[in-house]
Amino acid sequence: MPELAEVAYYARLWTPGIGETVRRVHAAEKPRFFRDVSPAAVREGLAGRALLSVRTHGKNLLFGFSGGLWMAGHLGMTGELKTAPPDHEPDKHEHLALFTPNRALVFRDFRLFGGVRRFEETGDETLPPDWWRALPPEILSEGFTKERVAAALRRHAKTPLKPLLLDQAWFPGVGNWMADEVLFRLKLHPATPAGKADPAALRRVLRGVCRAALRIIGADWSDPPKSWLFQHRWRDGGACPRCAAPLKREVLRGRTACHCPVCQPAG
DNA sequence: ACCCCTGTTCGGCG
DNA sequence: CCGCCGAACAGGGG
Repeated sequence: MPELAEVAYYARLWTPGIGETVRRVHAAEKPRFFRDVSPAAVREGLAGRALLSVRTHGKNLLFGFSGGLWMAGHLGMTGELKTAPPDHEPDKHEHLALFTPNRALVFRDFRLFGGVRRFEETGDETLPPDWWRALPPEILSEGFTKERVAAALRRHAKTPLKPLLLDQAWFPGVGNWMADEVLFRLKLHPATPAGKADPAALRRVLRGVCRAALRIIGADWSDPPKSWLFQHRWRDGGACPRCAAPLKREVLRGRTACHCPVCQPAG
């Protein structure tokens, strides 16, 4: 599920644990979940530390612990964060759980496309690791300028807009449904060459979709209005919320793309 | 049984 | 070397 707003929503679910000390850690022996990190190191590293911060950047998560220890994660396709009572028994898909006196902070992912990606001690509780600070500007940040959008469109002028919007190096946090929503609002076909898009308009619509998604989905997972393509794009037989034409669903670069053939004509 | 999938990475190819 | 693309990853749900 998780794109920008869903990741923000899940991150918020762990914030009640901020300030609480981890007394016990469940870290399953799942090499796919703990890729370049050993579950033993996570178990030993987190025990006795307090969770100090929860951050997101696009679809990335970063948890800060006392003593300047940082753990980064990604939710992949099916990852989720949740909290549970302190006596919680992790199920077989809950590969990581941090137990504080008050609750269990649980990271579940049945498909294992997500997991813990980095685990490192910098010794500085206030400053995230260098690699985190070097991530590209987020869409709602000051650094996400019209010039930057223009550079992306110029650099990949012949690439279809849809797959370009999914490029996390340029558009952190944009996933499949957000990309479809942006193109719908711009009235551009998903296969439109990126070079034909207007950078200012793209930036404005991207920021609008991100802001609204964070406000609506990121807050409490409520549904966006019916006027969004979001409400209609998931299944076959949906109708355009603007003109009622049957929506078209097709596969572009291996990903489902949904658009209105009337509002977003090809060519 | 079969097909689908809101993400990322990797290898092959031009 | 770069960009593009499909396949692979893994497993639950329709």
